[in-house]
Amino acid sequence: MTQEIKRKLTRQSLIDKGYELINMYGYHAISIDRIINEVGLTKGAFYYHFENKHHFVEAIIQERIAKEIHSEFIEPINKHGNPLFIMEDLLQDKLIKDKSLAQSLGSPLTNFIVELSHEPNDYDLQIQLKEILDQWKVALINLLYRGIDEGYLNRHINTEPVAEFIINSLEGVRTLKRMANDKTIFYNYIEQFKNYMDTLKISQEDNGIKRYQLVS
Amino acid sequence: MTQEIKRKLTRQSLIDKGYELINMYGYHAISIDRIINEVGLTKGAFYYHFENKHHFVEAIIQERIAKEIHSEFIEPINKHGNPLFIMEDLLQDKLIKDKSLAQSLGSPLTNFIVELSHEPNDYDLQIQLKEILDQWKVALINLLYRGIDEGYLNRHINTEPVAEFIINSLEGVRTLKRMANDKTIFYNYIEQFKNYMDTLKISQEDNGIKRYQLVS
DNA sequence: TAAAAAACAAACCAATAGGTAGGTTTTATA
DNA sequence: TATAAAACCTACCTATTGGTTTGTTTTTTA
Repeated sequence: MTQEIKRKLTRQSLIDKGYELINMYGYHAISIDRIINEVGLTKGAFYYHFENKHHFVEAIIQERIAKEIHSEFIEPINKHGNPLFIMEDLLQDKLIKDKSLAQSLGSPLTNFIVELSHEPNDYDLQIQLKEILDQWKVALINLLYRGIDEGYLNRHINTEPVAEFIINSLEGVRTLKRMANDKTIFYNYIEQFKNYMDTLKISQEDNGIKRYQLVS
Repeated sequence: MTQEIKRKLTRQSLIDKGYELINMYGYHAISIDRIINEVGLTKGAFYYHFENKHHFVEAIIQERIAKEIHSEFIEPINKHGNPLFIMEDLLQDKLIKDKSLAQSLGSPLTNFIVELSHEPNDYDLQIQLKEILDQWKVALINLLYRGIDEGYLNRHINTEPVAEFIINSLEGVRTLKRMANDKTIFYNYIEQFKNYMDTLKISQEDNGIKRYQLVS
């Protein structure tokens, strides 16, 4: 096996196992010994690839968390169409259809934020986690603007607060899902999420087709 | 000083400092040595009051987290009136007016859930944290039912999903606030929260006073 | 094919972790 | 006021922590 491939393979196996364990049990709860044992490597290998534990988790954030948010929550909404349906489909996919084990582990993004965002030690990690959040927010804002342009959404909505509210509620429900075994909380969430999203729809006074009028 | 008071005082100082540090840095990141040093006690005192670290954090959950949720988010909504205004006032109090340091530390409840709810080791802690969440949810459901009875809210709303949605979004925004220094995210949240709560208002067809009719 | 660099393994290290044992001081009881 | 119990301190223990050093194997290069 060529050198470059071998290096990338071992490095990736460490990152994958580290991500899995740290997301499940937490950064301070997982030792390097634990990780290398489960992967079948030694300290020598680990510290050849990573300077220290801090740089290790930094790599996990960049190479797994950031990419997961992109592939799971940013790319799927980078398209045209009714934002209400696009978001609803996304939630159905990620919260209902997905049968993966990860469902009961909450949101990796929130998990890492809670454990790794206390200054001044983790200031750089905090910056990177915030950057991921910001990219997600921008993607949502763009989705909303397209929705306005294409006539699906009310043109008077404040896109940034709306985008933030979507992220807040979604990260919240994924985190609190850890307390419940059943998926009822996800179904309930989607139900209310749709109620909220309906407040963004284009109003009847705006679309110029139908008009409502108060009658006695 | 009487024996009983002395005991309770020491015990409380340990719990208070433990709560402060663990909420800030995390359960596994804070050692017992760190806690006893900051309160000026020794191992002997600590292990006289608590069997081990696990029972210690269990006491913190019961005697600080549970009580804080009660006094800050349950008791304030245990009253009559328009749920929309009651909730809005509460959020203003806790998110905007409150100048305490705790603002940048996220939600203690979520912090403890993320760090202490992975089975099978912490199963009992998970139960207790879920119990706190359930009590909060029940209080919200009761608030909503009163709102229906008193004519403020639509009688067709699903109270449990609504209560869950409120908790989800609130815990979410408090957690993600850790990434931002300014309070804009709180202002934006309250703005959108009100939009959502408006969907719960009594509909015009129900109140029997005003009626809207489609006209050409 | 030999040297050099890369990719690991093995053994080790100081510091810290949670926890224990036994003694000392403080308070309550008789 | 003597005794007992409660409240706390000191010193210590073992296991584990993140990290280092040195040696060995593998791959590349000249």
